This record gives sequence, structure tokens and C-alpha cells, in this order.
Amino acid sequence: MPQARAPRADAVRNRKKILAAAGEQIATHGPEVGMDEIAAAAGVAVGTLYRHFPTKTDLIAAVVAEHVSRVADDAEATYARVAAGAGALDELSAFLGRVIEASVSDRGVKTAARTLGAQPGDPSDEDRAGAAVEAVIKAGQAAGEIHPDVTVDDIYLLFATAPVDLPAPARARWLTLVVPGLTSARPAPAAG
Amino acid sequence: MPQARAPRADAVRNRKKILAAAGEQIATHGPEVGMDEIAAAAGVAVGTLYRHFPTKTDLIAAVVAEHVSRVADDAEATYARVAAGAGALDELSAFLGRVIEASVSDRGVKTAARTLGAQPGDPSDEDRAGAAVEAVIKAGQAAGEIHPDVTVDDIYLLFATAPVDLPAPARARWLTLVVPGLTSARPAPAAG
Amino acid sequence: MPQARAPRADAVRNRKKILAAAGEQIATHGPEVGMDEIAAAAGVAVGTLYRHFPTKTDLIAAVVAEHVSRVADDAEATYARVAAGAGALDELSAFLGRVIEASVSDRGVKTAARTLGAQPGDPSDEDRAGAAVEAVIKAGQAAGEIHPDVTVDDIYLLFATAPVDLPAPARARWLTLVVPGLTSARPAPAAG
Amino acid sequence: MPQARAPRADAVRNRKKILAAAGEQIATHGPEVGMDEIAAAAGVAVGTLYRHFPTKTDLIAAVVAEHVSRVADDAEATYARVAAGAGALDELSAFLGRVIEASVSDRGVKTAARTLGAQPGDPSDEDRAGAAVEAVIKAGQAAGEIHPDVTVDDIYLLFATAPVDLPAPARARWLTLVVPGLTSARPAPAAG
DNA sequence: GATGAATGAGACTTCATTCAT
DNA sequence: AATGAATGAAGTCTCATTCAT
Repeated sequence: MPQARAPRADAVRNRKKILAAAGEQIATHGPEVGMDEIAAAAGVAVGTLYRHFPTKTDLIAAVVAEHVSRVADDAEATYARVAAGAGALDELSAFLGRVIEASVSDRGVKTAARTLGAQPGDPSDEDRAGAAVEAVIKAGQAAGEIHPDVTVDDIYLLFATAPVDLPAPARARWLTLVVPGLTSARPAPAAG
Repeated sequence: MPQARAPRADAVRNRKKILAAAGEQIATHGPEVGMDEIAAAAGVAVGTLYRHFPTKTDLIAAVVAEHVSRVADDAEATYARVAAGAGALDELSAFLGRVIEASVSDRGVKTAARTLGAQPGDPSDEDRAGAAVEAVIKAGQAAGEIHPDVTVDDIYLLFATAPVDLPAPARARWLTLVVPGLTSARPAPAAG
Repeated sequence: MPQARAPRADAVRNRKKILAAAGEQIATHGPEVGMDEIAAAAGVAVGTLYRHFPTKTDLIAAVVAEHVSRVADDAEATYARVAAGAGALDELSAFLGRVIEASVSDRGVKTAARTLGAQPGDPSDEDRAGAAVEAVIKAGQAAGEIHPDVTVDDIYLLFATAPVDLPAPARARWLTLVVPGLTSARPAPAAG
Repeated sequence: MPQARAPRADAVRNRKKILAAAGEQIATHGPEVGMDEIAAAAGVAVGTLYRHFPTKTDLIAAVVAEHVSRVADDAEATYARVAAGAGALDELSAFLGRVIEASVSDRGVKTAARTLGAQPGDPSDEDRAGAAVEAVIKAGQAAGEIHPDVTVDDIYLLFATAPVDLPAPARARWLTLVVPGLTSARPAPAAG
């Protein structure tokens, strides 16, 4: 299986420029930005853009994947701190806050991903993030800080519903409202 | 010069058909559905659609307004029960759940409203909803069930972030995670 | 041959209102005004408008015909004065000026007529105008004031090219430039 | 950052084809021709048309500008002949005739320009034309052939009122009627 | 490999005309 | 006879994608 030949240096440069420009444009103008505008912002022609990403959907997917990769890095760093003795609940809460703040500048990416039905990019990044978050949760549950029924999917659910497009105070308030649900102190729902 | 005479029966019928079809189409295909498709779904020609709603934005706004109106009705009924002795927290939680379930069939409406910058329709509906929700909160705080710092805006924040486009179990789980933040039992956030 | 039964009084009233409104609207906004706008300006519904004028073209034709009728009246009055001894050239020139000024408020009518290929309305009005103008010309030629080769068609040609959509000074200047061509003093064109 | 590189050969070709087709279509069907029809006549897709001229107004403006450019060339050539000793009045008259004949094939362009409020294209073309015409007039006035109060605006007034949409004999007759107004022999208007 | 011109389906909206009330 | 809601073809313009240079 011969590997695809090493990409040319300028092609690599272009790919990065395009990803950066796409992230920026989508953040600023929402996912409806035209491909032409993204290309212009990246300083390349549309044709070049299409050589790297055969479809708008592919481009969005790549932008999302980058985001996921950064989240995975953060998750692993977070777990490292917990493993070193930091409080799991506090760390998880702070992690949640950081991801949301990061998502703010990627505003629209989430929406875009859904709108266009983008396929997840590199699954390993998702796995990395999932494993690290799970480890943090486990640690918190062992310490009695985090409610025993909390799972990684809960964290994803919160990501998915974070008010990234509302102003900072709203985002902070949202964290305040939402974190108690993760704690071991969470009351059982009232009997219906 | 006769005063604005009563609208014709068929026009009223059509307006309803259009609103219904628009809600449905937006729910199914998102707010990008073409006006032609909405018209077809309503069984009228585009022209008719445009006679009733001069702009796509106007149509969306009307759909949103209808939704708000229904929410306001529900909020008032909820308060009526609380005033009659029902538990405020349970009622608020159930109300939250119902609104979200109702929003599911209006999926995309929220997004659409933002995308198109639709103006809110009848402000009195928003006021009705706000007043009723506030009354419920006040009652719950008096009863010591709801956290003293909770406001109507918190409820709106939860509406705005509800996972209306996720499957039912996720929506239920989300409620479970989120309601504790409203209770008087909510722990203070960890010192930063 | 039974005559069409006498039109109802309100129908007559409506016809007049429509014609007046149409003239006004076309003058103000050009011939592209919508039928709805004309109807609204006339204080009737579109349906009524269409009952009186089955086609937009027909309506325009009627407006033009009214204009022609007024021109014919003016032409006859002009001839009456000439027959009573007034100078034919001066009267013809003044007539030309008056028609143009009248056309200003009917601006767009001319264009509209062409655009829509409206058929001339009442031929007798055209005949009346033609006959009167011809009589004036003849009188002027007999008096040696008007060039012998001038015909009614020349006057129509000038009507057709009058700058009704330019400001008053331009219209006045145009008259100054154009009237000499009608006089007996007009030089023969230079030998080619 | 390369400076605006030379336009591609095919793009230039298309621009010309579009301008030609637009002129033709407007001449034939008036300025209301659809952009689709113009595109079809030019043998390109609408998108191409819109790439070259972002707006219908822009396209019309370009067509008008081309016309103006040709008129300017003619005006300069005319003046060259006058400077070389040709009779100014005869040349001016002939120039007037040529411009009108040229306008015949651009019929509708004039109207179109007004209808759409197109901005004049290259102002230098207008200046060239104005300067040359003025020089011709000056020469004619020096030679005692052209009336002393005639200005460039008079010529423009005649352009604006020329019967470009009437048949050739009418156009010729119109010239005959109109040129005397420019001569030094023009009588003063009768005392009102 | 990059460029950017060309493509063409499809979006929103208008408006002359018809027809049920 | 009047009303005004409904119709639907057509118009201008956008934009993801293709392809000649």
C-alpha cells in the first residue's frame, strides 16, 4: 500500500489558511457564508478551496474536527490535573466553561455541522476526548463529588445545548444552573 | 369608508392552513424550506402565501408568534394550578418539559427566528407568559422550593438552550440535569 | 338594434374615478404602476377596475383617449381664434406649448401607449384635432407665415418628440428651437 | 500581491458578446427583456452575465456607455473636419443625423437609461463629446452660421427628443424641422 | 497545483388577471 | 355590479460546484 505522496509544502500551507479562514468566517457570518468569501478570506481562489475540500460539507466537517481536536487536548490536560489530585467536580466544571468559551469563537460551527450533516472528522480525537472526560467523571464519582449516574453523554448533552451565541453573563449563569445537576447532591426528580 | 371589514372566511381558512404548513415544513426541513414548498404543502399558490405574509420573515415571525401564544396559555394554566395549591417546583419543571416537547414539533422555529431576525409578534403574549412564569417562581420561592436568585430570564435561558432537536430520552435526561439548578438546594459554585 | 342598457349611475362614477386615478398614477409613477395601486387610488377594488377595462392595455388606451379628446378641444378653440383673425403662427406655437404642458401631467402616457401597444380610442377625437390643426396650418400658409410644406403630421411629429419629461426651462427652450422650422422663413437644407 | 492581472481572454470575449447581445435585445424588445433572454442571446448562462454586470442596471449602464463612447468618437471626427475648413452648420446637422441613425439600433437604450436610473459610465467620454460639439458650435458662430445663443445643451436636448423609434422618413423630416432653430437666421419668438 | 470564469438550478418576490363570495 | 382573495408565470439575483486556462 504505497502511501499518498507527501503533500507539497504550499498545499499544506493553503490547507491551514483555508481552515483558519473558514473558522473565522463561519464564526463571524454564520454557516451561510459563501465559499467565495471563505476563499477570499483565505487568500486563495475557490478552485483551490475545492481541491482541498471537495464539498462545503467537507470543509465544515474539517473545521468541526479541528475544534474537537482542541477539546480533546483540553480534556486530557484536565484529567492529568485530576489524576494529580485536583478536585474532579471543579475541574469538570471549569472544563465545561472553557469549552463553551472556545466554542463562542467557533459560533455557528455547531449549527453548521448539523445543518449540513457533516460527518465527524477524525474519530480518534473524539475517542481521546471521551476517554479523558470519562476518567474525570469516574474520579469524581469515586470521590463522591459527582452523581453516580452521570456519563460522558451527559457532558456532550451539555455541550450541545450550551448558549454559545448568548452574551458572556448568560453563559456564566447557564453554568451555574447546570453544574448542580452533575453533583452527587442532585435531588431525585419529584415523583410525577 | 367602512372600517376594516371582517376578513373573508376562505382567507381565514387559508391563513390557518399556511401557518400550519409553514410550521410543519420548517420543523421537517429547517427554515431554509422554499416558499414554494410551504405553499404547496398548504395547498395554495405562492401568491396567496405572499398575500398573507408579505415576506418570508413575516411568515416565520407569525409561526413563532403562534408558538409564543401557546406557551403563554400554558404558563397561565400552570400558574392557576400553583395558585390552587400545586407544588411550584414540580409545576415549573413540568411546564419546562411541556414547552420543550411542544417546541420539538416547531423545531427550527427558534433558529429560524434568529436567522431571519424576525420581530416578535404580539408582545402581549410574551408579557402574559412572563407574568405567569414570574408568579410561579415567586410562589416557589415563598414555599422555599425554588432558589431565591432564580428569575424569569433563567427560564428563558433554559428554553433557549433546550435540546429540541435531540431524541426524547436526551430531552428527558436534560430536564433531569437542569432542574436541580433551580431548586433552593442548589450548592454555591466552588470558590474559583 | 337595442342599445346597451343605460349604465348604472355608480358605474359611471366609478369609470370616471378610475380614469382620473389611472392618469394620476401613471403620471406620478410611470406606466409600470400596478393595477392594484391604480384601483386603490381610485377607491375601488381591482375587480371593479377590470370590469370597466378588461385589460391594462385597455385602461391605458382610455387614458390616452381622454388626453386626445382634450387636445382636440384645444385645437378647435385655437382654430376658432385664427378664424377670428388671430395670427396663425403664433396660435399654432402657443397651441404646441399648451399641449406639451398638458402632457407633462400625463407624463408616461405616451410611453405607456407605445409600450403596451394600445389601440387609439375614439377616432373621431383624432379627426377633430387633425381637422382643426390642418385648418390652422392652412390659414397660416395663406397668410405667408407658415412654410408651405408643413402638414398636420409635422405637428404630430413634434408632439411625439416633445420633452415632456424634462424640466420647464428645457421645454421652453425646445419650443424656441423647434418653431422656426415651421415658419415660411425656414431655409432649405444645405445641398448634401 | 499581484496587481489586477490582465483579464482572461475568454472573459473579455464574453463581456463583448454580452454587451452586443444586450444592445441588440434591448433594441428589439425594449429594456424589459429578461436577463435570461439576454444571456441566451449572448450564448452564456445567467450567472456569467451577472459575473460581468452585478445588476441589470449595471448592464444597461454599460450599454449606454458604449453608445456614448461612439458618439464621442463621431463628435471628435466632426470637429476635425470643421477645423479643416468644412462648414460647421452642415457638419453639425449631419452629425445630428448620424447620431440619431445610430441611436435607432440602440432604441430603448435611452429609455432604459432613464427607467433604471443608470449612472453614466465613463465621464471622460461625455466630456470628449461635449468638448468637440462645443468646438463645432463655436466655429459655426464665428462663421455666422449658427445662432449665437446655441449651446451644447441644445444639442443634447435634440438628442433627447429625437424620434429614434419612428421610421426613417419621420426622422429625416424631423431633422429638417429642427435644424433651422440652430441657425443664425432663427427669428426671435413672437412677442407673447 | 492554482486560478477564477462559467454554469444553472433554485431562491424570493411581483403583478396582470381570474373567480368565488 | 363590486369585492378582494387566489393564481401562477416570470423576473432578478445567489451560490455551490465544475472546468478551461
